Amino acid sequence: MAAANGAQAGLLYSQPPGFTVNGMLGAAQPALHHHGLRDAHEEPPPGPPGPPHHGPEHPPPPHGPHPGAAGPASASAAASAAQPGPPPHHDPHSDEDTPTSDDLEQFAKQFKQRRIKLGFTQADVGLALGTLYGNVFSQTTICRFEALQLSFKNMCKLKPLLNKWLEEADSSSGSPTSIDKIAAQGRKRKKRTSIEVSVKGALESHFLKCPKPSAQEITSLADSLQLEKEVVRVWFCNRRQKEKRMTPPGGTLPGAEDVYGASRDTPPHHGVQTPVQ
DNA sequence: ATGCATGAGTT
DNA sequence: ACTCATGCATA
Repeated sequence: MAAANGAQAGLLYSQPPGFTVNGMLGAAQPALHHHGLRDAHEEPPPGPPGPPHHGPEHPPPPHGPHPGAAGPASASAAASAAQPGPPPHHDPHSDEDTPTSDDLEQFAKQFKQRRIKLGFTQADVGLALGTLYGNVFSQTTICRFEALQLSFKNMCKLKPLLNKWLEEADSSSGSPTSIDKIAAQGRKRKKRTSIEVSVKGALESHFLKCPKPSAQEITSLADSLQLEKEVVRVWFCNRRQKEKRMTPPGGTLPGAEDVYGASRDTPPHHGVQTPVQ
């Protein structure tokens, strides 16, 4: 993987507040993400054009491509976009409505910056949320939030919590956040099976053809690939979830756009690679 | 940072 | 059996 990040890998658990992560100096942070959000569900913050309609299928997160840049320096800038209208009422103070994809993107970016500036690791934050509000989260989740790798709905759910943490974090006058960690559960987890690249390729192909194979197809597929049926089933589930994330995986580099014919199975995916930490 | 896995809640 | 939110274990 990227050799550049030794930041959290390996040294996971509790890094002393004060470590320096990368060479990110307060100078620049130009990263622009562009994303083509996939599809969300639920009650997406109706974009400008789509008032509260809903049919069987929903137009996802209406997010538009997205803004150019946010001043990285501004610490507390509330992203205020025009709320189309669904929220029938609400006071002008604080954001209690469903954010837009752009809002989330902006918030995530800002959150990450502040977090790093304050010298906290993703794991620290996850723990703090637990000791602070009762919901503990893992490094993984915080990481995914920052990278917008969660579903739209999930992002919306976590944002308030992280936002609160942010407020506390910088203004906290030494809160003795006592760490109460619930003992581990004695649950035996299956060892992570590693799928070979060639096999993954095969799965990918099948996924493109049929993202939702029937039980039988899975069985035969598993058989031909010499994998447990369960492993294959789970692989497809995880694969589908990925399609639903806000930031599509894979990075299409600038300039290298699809010049192939217009006929392809996967049209709207583009993603811009995230600059990672 | 991500891949595979678990579990609760739906459909 | 699927989706969704999460996370252990790993690369």
